[in-house]
Amino acid sequence: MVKSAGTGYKLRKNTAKRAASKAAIISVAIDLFWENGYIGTSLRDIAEACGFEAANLYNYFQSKEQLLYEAMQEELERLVALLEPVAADVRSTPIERLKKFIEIHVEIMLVIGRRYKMMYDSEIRHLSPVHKKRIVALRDYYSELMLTIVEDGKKTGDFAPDIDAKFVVLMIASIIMRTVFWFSPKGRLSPRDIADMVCDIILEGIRPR
Amino acid sequence: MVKSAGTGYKLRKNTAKRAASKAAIISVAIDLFWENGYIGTSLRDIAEACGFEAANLYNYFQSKEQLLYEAMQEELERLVALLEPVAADVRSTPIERLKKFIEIHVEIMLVIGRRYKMMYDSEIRHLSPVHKKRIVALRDYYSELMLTIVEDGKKTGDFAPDIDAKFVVLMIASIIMRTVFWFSPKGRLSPRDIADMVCDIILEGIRPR
Amino acid sequence: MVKSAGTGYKLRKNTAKRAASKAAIISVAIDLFWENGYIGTSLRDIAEACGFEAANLYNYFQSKEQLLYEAMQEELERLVALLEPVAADVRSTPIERLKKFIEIHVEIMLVIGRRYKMMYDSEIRHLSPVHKKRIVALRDYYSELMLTIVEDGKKTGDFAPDIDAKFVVLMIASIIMRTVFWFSPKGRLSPRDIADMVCDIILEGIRPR
Amino acid sequence: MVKSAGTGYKLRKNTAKRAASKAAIISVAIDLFWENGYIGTSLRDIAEACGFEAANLYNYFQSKEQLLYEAMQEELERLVALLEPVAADVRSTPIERLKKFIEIHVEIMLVIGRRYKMMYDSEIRHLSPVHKKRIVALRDYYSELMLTIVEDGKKTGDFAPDIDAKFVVLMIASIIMRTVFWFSPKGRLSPRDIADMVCDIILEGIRPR
DNA sequence: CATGAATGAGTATTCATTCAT
DNA sequence: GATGAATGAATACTCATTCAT
Repeated sequence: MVKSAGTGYKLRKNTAKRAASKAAIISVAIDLFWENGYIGTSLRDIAEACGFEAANLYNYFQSKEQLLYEAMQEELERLVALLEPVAADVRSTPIERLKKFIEIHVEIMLVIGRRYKMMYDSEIRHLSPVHKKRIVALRDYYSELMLTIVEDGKKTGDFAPDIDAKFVVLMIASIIMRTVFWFSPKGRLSPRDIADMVCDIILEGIRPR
Repeated sequence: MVKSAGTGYKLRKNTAKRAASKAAIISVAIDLFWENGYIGTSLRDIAEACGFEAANLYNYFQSKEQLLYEAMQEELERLVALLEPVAADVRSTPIERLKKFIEIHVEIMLVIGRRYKMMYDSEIRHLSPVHKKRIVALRDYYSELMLTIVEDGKKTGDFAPDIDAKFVVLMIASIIMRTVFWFSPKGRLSPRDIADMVCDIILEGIRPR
Repeated sequence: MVKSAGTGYKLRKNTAKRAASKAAIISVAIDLFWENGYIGTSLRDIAEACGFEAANLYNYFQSKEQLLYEAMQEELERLVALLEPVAADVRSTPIERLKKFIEIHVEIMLVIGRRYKMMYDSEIRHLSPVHKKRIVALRDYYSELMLTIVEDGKKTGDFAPDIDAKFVVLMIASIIMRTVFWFSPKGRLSPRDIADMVCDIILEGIRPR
Repeated sequence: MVKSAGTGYKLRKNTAKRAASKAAIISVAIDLFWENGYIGTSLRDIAEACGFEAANLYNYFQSKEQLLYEAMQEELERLVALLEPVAADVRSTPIERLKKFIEIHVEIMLVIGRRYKMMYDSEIRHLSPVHKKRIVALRDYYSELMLTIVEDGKKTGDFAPDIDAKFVVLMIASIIMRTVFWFSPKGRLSPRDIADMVCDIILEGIRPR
């Protein structure tokens, strides 16, 4: 029985099939965590939704916490992967890039998955210190992506030179993250409407005067 | 033979002493709910922090849910009581009123209590339908207070006539509510700084162009 | 967020082994319910008598009530299965059949198991409405079996035509059911003696005059 | 503070008022014990039905068990007091006396109070050894009263000389005690009808042949 | 006589986890 | 890969009882 040095857990072959199974479980888990929270979701709930017994989860994840971690990790990485090119796109103006950035994030938040909410503050406490560090790092990286844009904008003169870039990023992220709480697909506003309004008001609010 | 949970309890007289005890318990509970969430906080935790045994809590509250409800109720009422006069102050301009409103709310959020977070979305699901209704009503009332100001501003021409007042309210509330997650008393920004920056950016963002 | 009690559980396959385990638990439970009553018997008591921990009971039964129900169900069905052919045996006279019926029931009551007591009135209140209905139906069926015999006897002239058959059934059942409270295996009277005396007196009491 | 030697409990003056209060509590308790059983009835239930707080019960009874005991004691004494003269009435024939005895008991059982049920087997286990002894003694005395009649009847030739008098007493008592489970005041049979049928069948069943 | 506060032991039930199969 | 059985710790809640007021 081969054990990986650091953790004491069995190493598994990472076949494609196995990866697919894990992804399916993670997807189910995210939905349930979103709806009922980490503590409010039992492994039995997850297993039942997957169509097997709870014990079987341990064939894929070492613990519930590990499942949470991998779920967060995956989602955040996907988010960051989408936003990274926008932040790095030096051929567009900061205004265009910030618009795009907001658009994509709102879109992800409200359409592709309403699942990111938990990624952030509420459930992070349930992670082990090591995992917590990694997720916070990813989250910070997300902020830095947006920060890049805002600071670029200050340099180019698109945004007022005296604005607090970090705070602006927090503001925008706050607005976007909370959309999941009140957004309704059947409501008056589409994700696009929301993104547009955020851009309108914020870009106007931070442009040079 | 199932007894309906939490209903079979005598109501006790509301003496001053009793009210003080209840308030003390609620205060402790809010802190713990804030830190560990509703489910993450056991009645034993609360009781221990109060210096007595868990069973004694039932001399004051019919159930854990009732405790959550009363805590939310009390805090939200206090918040609304502070903001109501600002919204109603017709002698000041909407700009002044919105500034004041934001200032007070940020202040409450970050100084007086960092406790309002839970009032909002995350823990509401644990309330009984009846209690949920009441808390949501209070929360909506808070939004309406801010909405009054924004709409007044549109009439007076202080704010752009084409802005979506409801959305602006959501934006501002989102920003304020999330401050509790990242604010640090020892940090670079004071609550006042935060309030000022929010006002600057938002008021600039929504003024007539 | 209240989860409906005892419903969210997977049904397990009914292997022979599993059935045996359940039967063993039920047997233990019946003994304890008999001795201390349903409420007076804790799941810990039952588990301890089974040699495992209380939590494990939930691998077999969704709730304590379900355990009570299955216990009652099983025992009553066994009883009815034994009495059914007697009631239906048209080749014997009603007198012979009633004698046989009483004999068998007394025998079951006092020898095979003293466990039927609880089946009847005292613990039925602890069943859920649905389960209660089913158990009462089974119990009523038992009464109907005896009723058949008594009414047959009125037709054949073995029993007085003016007797109240339903009441006679209640009388006989009452006598039999209460034997468990006073019967002692070491006592003066054997189950057979008891059955004989009941038959003597009742058959004499209801014969045509 | 005067303590009674044996028990360590305060002696109370037995004013008329106090006795009335105790009787009222006992009456309430009997009803609740009847409906929900001894364990199923909490002191809070009793206190609430009495209109005061649970703690106050301890001004009248040393414990819940004491309350159960006094309730049983009182009811059984009342029953016995009514039946004693019938058993002792040497001027009537045993047949008349047994009829009367059955009539009175059925009447008490079904009209005056349906409360005697608990006196018997089901709740006796909750008594302390000392109290249990006393209640069983009273209950046995009841049986002896009926026994007297039946044995008198054997001597006078009213009843068959070879019947088992003790068993007959048990039979009759069993029938009467179980009436409370199925009797309905609105039903087809009145208490008087029931008493008459029992007498008819049993007296016929035990008369000399 | 009455009560509110307090408690310790107890209740059914849930849950993450382990392990042999 | 999957599962049923088992567990130990935890949870909200109940209850009889005590005691100071």
